[in-house]
Amino acid sequence: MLGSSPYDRIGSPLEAGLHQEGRRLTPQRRKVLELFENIGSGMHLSAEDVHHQLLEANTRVSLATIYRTLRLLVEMGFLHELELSEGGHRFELSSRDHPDHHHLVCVRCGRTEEFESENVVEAGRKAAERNGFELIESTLNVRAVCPSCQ
Amino acid sequence: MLGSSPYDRIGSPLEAGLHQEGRRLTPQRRKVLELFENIGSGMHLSAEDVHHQLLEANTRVSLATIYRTLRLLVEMGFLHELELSEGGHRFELSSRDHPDHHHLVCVRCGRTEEFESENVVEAGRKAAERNGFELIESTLNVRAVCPSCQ
DNA sequence: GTTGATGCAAAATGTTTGCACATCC
DNA sequence: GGATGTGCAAACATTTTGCATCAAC
Repeated sequence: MLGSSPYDRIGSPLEAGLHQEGRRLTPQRRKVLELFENIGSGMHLSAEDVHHQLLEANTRVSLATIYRTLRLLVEMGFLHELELSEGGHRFELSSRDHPDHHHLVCVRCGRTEEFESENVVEAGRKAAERNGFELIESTLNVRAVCPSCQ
Repeated sequence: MLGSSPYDRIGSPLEAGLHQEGRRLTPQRRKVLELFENIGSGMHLSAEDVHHQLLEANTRVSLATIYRTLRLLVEMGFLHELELSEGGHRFELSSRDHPDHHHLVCVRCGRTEEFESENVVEAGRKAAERNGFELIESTLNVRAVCPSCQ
């Protein structure tokens, strides 16, 4: 049995989105999304991380399902996929308050800071426009060395 | 035997760089770097791509050596490593004319356009400074849909 | 009850490594 | 001649998939 959630009776955006596409709301999918919601929007988790964190909360979801769910949640727009690390992609909650944010990553220890910049968003918008592309999103990855690793 | 090259007698930056670190100039290393030089600086190749392209030019270099060589050439600054694709990293020639350039990628067909932006570079520099990080490089990835895929 | 989802184990990728042999300097 | 590099095959890590069973609707 998987625990209850605030969405048990109120109908969540997740549930609505799933049903709209003929998909189903399962405890596993709810748990994965809840994990990201509880952990906050600045966290970057790999599939393995999600698996471990759920185990620590006494929720066993198979790794295969986690991969399937992460892909699904990205498609549905609930999560963002990041490609800034060695060894595996990472995922974060997409947040309306933080639409196009960027990452400053330490190449030694992996420490990551987030920031926003209207100039960067604007540069991406212009580049897309100039080439006739339809913009989806832009992310700036700044590779650097953090103070404690210098 | 691997074919001859323009560097056979004149001494290349590659050779100089290698010897400086007690490393050796091998035909394999020369061939990999030459491939990037001949193909031009806007091309993004995966390790597999490099392997295939060399085979087509009748040069057999093992995949293991290609991975080792790509890592080496990145460390030495001859190549740049990109993280914008599904399924494996890609590499491109680093060019002095094109220092910190950015990518506009079509999420459907993978078509990639490059561009530059002083504002973006500046935003990365500021973010690093604000957090006490030592900047290495910054890359903006703009995900979008190209005209023919719209 | 039907269809879609899960779990398991196996397969598929992409990348790294140990070791014997070859080669650069 | 000695240290470094290569090729091969095996090991690894991450992600995907086939299939029987389970559960949401």
